[in-house]
Amino acid sequence: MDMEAGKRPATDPEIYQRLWNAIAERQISPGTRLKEEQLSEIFSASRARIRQVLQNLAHDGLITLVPNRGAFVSKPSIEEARDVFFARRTIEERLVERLCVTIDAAGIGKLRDHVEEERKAHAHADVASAIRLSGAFHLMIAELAQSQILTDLLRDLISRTSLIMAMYQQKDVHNCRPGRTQCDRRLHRCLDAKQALAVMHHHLAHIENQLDLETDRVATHDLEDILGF
Amino acid sequence: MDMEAGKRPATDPEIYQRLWNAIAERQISPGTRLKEEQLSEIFSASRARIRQVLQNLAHDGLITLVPNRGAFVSKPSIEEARDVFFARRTIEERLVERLCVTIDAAGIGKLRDHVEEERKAHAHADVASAIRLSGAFHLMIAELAQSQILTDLLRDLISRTSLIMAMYQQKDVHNCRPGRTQCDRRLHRCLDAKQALAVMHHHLAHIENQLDLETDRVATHDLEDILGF
DNA sequence: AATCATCAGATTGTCAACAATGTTTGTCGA
DNA sequence: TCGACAAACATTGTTGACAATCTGATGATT
Repeated sequence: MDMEAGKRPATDPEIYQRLWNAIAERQISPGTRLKEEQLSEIFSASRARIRQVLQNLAHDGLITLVPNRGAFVSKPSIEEARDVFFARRTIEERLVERLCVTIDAAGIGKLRDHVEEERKAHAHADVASAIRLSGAFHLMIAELAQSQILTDLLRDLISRTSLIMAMYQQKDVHNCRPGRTQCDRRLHRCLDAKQALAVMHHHLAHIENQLDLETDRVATHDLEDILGF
Repeated sequence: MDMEAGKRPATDPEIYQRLWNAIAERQISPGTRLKEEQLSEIFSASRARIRQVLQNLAHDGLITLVPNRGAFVSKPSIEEARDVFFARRTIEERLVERLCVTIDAAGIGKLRDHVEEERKAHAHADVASAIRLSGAFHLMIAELAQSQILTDLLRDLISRTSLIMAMYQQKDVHNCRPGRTQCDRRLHRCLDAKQALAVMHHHLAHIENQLDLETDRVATHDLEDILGF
């Protein structure tokens, strides 16, 4: 099969999403270099479009652009990691606070369904799904809290968190592994503002405390395998 | 003078900053269309680079990119406006909270100097400077609070605030006009966390309440005059 | 053997021409 | 006069080629 270059055009948002997922779900290790031409071939897109997508990813902090050198999956430092969690606490606590006041039955239903889905992923040891769903849960809270801006900001922070965990995680496979404890508690007590807030605070602090601030594991895999169609 | 096209190359960050300032300082009205070729001539840069800069500005929410139509200075809706203030309260209250704990003499000195500068601008009725300095003050708080991420986020939010005020402002020329009251109080009581937090909350709420949620004034001026060298 | 200059290869940065799309203007017919 | 259609124009989107830059290797020199 030598005609692999002309598989499908692949739109810009697709490319972005694909890379975003691959990084956030830790299929690409921090530090990995992303060559424009390489991606250009994988997605059958011109370098210019790849370049634009990389620009966006860089703005989200997922990759780092070094002038004349290229794009690398970001390797957040300890300080940056702590900063990400600080920002997440800031944003998510406020969101939970607001959500507790405004949430309705439909919203609670959605959260419940999601927790159920997450539980299933854990049961099947579906790590990739579990990671994605865990982030999605936090994001859902943001969306239900009706702040487009904070939702967007949080989306980036969650993906960065994923990166951070890829670098500094000690043992847990998943930032919400005790899903039925943390997530459920947060959910069930969602009608009492103060408690929900405290739970969210504790939840994020818990994740942060699990981190191992030492190793710099680097393991580059073949991008074609990960991103290819 | 027909050789106006070859004035100077103008680097990417310069272009970005120039446009950012022009929009944030309200020299360009919301809704104004920014044509690539037009900017390309003004800055003596190729369209490709202009395009990249526009991409970044769009990511910051300062301009809106409509596919196949071009870039327009954003016209935030009432809902978006409220959301911006919600996000600012979220971020800035937390920053002030932290700053109160960590600030040192040098930091206080910086803030004091800045307030003084701001006072001068007001005294000279230097509106452009006043707007810029007011934003810079809030930003300085963020920087002193040592959170790179929240600082970056706040920078965008402040510029968007400027846009919002350009659209919905009733009377005041400036979001911190009673500079010697609000800003100073916030500064002087900076050693007591609870109070400073309350002051910041009140300050932002005050700005938000000054808005006029009705008119959609559109006044497009000549970009060449505003941006030209 | 170690250090530094130089050169080839690879990769990113820039550009200008071309294609696709959207907008306006002008024309025709009712 | 008004509306619909069509052509001309203006603007954005895309591409491939070329220039600038960095990396790593080679080899000369001390």
